[in-house]
Amino acid sequence: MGKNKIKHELISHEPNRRVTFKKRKTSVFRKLTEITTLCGIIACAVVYDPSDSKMDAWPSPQEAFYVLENFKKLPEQRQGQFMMDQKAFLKKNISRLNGQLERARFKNQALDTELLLIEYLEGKNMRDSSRLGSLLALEDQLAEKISFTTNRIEFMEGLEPNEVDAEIDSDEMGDQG
Amino acid sequence: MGKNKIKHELISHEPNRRVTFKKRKTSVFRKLTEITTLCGIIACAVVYDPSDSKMDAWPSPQEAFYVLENFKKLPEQRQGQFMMDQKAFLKKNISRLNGQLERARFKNQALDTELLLIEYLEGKNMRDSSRLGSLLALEDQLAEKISFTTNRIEFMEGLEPNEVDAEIDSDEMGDQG
DNA sequence: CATCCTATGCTTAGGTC
DNA sequence: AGACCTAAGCATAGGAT
Repeated sequence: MGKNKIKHELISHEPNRRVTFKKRKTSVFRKLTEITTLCGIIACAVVYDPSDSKMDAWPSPQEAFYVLENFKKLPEQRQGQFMMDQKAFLKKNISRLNGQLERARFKNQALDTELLLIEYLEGKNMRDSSRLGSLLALEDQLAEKISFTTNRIEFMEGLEPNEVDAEIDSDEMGDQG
Repeated sequence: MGKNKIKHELISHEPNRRVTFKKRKTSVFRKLTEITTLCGIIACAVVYDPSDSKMDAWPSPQEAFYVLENFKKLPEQRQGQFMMDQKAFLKKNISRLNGQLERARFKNQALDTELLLIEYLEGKNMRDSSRLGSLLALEDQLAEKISFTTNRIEFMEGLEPNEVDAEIDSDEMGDQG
């Protein structure tokens, strides 16, 4: 995007990586400021750098927690509705993707795994955050397939669950890296 | 940004607001995908539309919670360090701003309130999320000054606590709306 | 490391189907 | 409503200081 295009993968040169992180974090936070103002919505974000245990949040750590806590306190029905919507959404996309032959296999695997996670959570009552610790094993499994860093792009190019909207729009994104 | 520039305020035309929300949410999520991949960091975000109680999260509701839960589980020392850093950061900026006469008054008020919030949390042990409910009153006070939606820009143009980095860089941002 | 600059190229408001 | 298009406006990788 700058003078040169960079690949969508972990920036190996650490000084550059740090600079890019700082710049992009600022931009993401600015985008959040814009979207909340323009659209009258509430949002929060947390970024965590495992390499030095540094965390940052928007609009502030306190407000980020507040937003998350609020969601957890949504009436059970709302959460259920959300879960149902998510499930229907995922299922719809799973069947849609099933028609896309070989290339869809990877996508389905990802969606199926997320569905599994959701069903697991439904059984365990996700409002009880202490139970989320039990997800560590599943999360680790997920991590191997999806990966949080370098390999995440492979997943995204296939399908980013929360960006299926966009994927439906273009059906060919992920070519920006 | 598109054909026409729009003001940094709530989009009054609701259909446009919905379209913009959908488009920008996708972009924010894509930016998070990029920054996590490029910089090898962990991040999560939640957006909540109060007008129809719709919530969306990245990378997924489950992972968003997971990231937040993980932060809450950081060793006490780390959290304390973070708090100390934040306090030092805020205090430093408060004193810096003190030198900026009249125009700084608004900024200081905002920072002081956030500092107060942080000290309150320190006293109450922020890891106990159930106590966060007690912050509602304080949050409401904050909301009147900072505002979560339309008026947030007024705060941001003065100073966004989590974007003081950026503000220090340019010392004159917020002119994009 | 922090700023500032700027060539590139990504984002997006509005329009059109 | 959603998929596409495009003119403008923004974001940002690298380089300079």
